[in-house]
Amino acid sequence: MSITTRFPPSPTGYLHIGGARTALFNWLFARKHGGEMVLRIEDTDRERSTQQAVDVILEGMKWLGLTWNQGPFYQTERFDRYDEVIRQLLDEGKAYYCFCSKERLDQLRESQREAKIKPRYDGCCRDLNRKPEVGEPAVVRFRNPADGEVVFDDVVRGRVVISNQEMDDLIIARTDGTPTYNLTVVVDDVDMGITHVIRGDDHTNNTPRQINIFKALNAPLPVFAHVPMILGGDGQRLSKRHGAVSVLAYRDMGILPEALLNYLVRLGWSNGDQEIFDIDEMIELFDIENINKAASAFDMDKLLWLNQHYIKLAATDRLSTEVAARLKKRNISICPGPAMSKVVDVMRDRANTLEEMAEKVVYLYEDFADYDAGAAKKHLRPVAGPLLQTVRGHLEGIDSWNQNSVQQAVDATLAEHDAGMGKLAQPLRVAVSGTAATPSIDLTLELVGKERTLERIDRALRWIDARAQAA
RNA sequence: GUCCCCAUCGUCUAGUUGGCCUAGGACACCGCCCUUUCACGGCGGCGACAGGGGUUCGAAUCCCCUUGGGGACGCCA
Repeated sequence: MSITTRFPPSPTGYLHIGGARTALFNWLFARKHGGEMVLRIEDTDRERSTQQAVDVILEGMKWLGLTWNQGPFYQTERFDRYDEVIRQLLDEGKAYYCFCSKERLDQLRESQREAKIKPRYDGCCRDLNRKPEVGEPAVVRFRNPADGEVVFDDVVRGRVVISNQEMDDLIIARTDGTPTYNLTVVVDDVDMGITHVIRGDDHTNNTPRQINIFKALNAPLPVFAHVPMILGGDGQRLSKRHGAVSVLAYRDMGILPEALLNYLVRLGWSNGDQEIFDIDEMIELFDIENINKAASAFDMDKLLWLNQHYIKLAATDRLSTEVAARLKKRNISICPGPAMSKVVDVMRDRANTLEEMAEKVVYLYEDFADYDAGAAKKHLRPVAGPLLQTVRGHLEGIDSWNQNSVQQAVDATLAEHDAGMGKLAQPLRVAVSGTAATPSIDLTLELVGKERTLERIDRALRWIDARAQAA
């Protein structure tokens, strides 16, 4: 049997981290078995669905490389089909019109809650057996079996048994005639030949009622796999206050897609002690059989670690393009300045994200406004003046400016002053970069360039003087 | 509140048919080494079977209870 999975986002917001993981699981599973993944936009809630959200979700999927084989299908384009099914259910007595007002329903819920029982529809119109008059508002409810139980074997949770008495008659068509979620998913999963439904844990409770609809439609059941939720670092449901939840926000902060994917696949799933998975390994090793049952917490630190790992592996060209784009976004011209390829190769194991890399590299292309206060205070002291003066002289005489010649100038200076590397490197570093943390000093100076280096040493010398005056 | 589910280091997890577990790995944290700074890398440390009962020669692994956490209960999906 060929396998078909699906990813059905509802376009009411961005593609969030949890959605991305279910998409990944569906994608991996389909890939592994040579099957297909359907992308379906569940936009039946016209009030909240927007085209903009659709665009953002597709953009996120594309960025992650989670391609789909069919779709995107829009549920709003399938209303005729849903109507057909609703009519059929009505004709067969498997659904009925309900005339209860929202007010009555609200009151009912409230009184049930007060009575400390589970809020559910009381079946008021279940046996009314009548059609709405012209213009009379009515919804359509699915006639859920009154007794018995629904049993299904969830691939991750095992056998799930729910009593029909726990379920009420859910609304499948609103007053305005539009269909609701629990009906549309079932109709679509049937029509689209979905064999495996891999989705968030929060849908477990919907599954039995959907199964009843499958049965009412005489349709075969797909295999269900409910994967646990992703929580915030505090164990609470993941939300904005935990930081970024949108996939594109991770892209913007300079996370590599392969790092996010690798991080996500390890949330709730593992292959022994293996931490690093490239896409092909994921496809080969992933299986829905051994997904955890417990929810897992999102850990930014581990994501950052993985991200650095992939930055270290990334092609120089790719990093160059990425970092250059980020500098451009800051209005920083890289034209007079060191070759980006050289810069990123020096920086690749010194940054956790692309954004951080861009930040740390600004001084190579643009003069910095102020010294880092602590660094300047510690290293730009009067004792450093003579060393800086001397090294400036040696540097000025260099014809061929590179790592080696710079190092020679530094060595010569140290010899003359009979001083250790630390005495010169740190002041020099602060002088040319404004900070106390950069790559090795020879490389740093090479990248900063001769002209800027000399200017900045002069600037530091003046700063030291001014400081001495003030004291 | 009602129903359902879950439970190994701070976090992600290994532990699949109970014994090889004085519970392993990774992130984070701490220390040491490397080192001109920052990183990288190497080495080491801290650190968990939620609690209580059973079953068994033997339980992290099976059962029950308690506790804690999550989810569902919409004319949202």
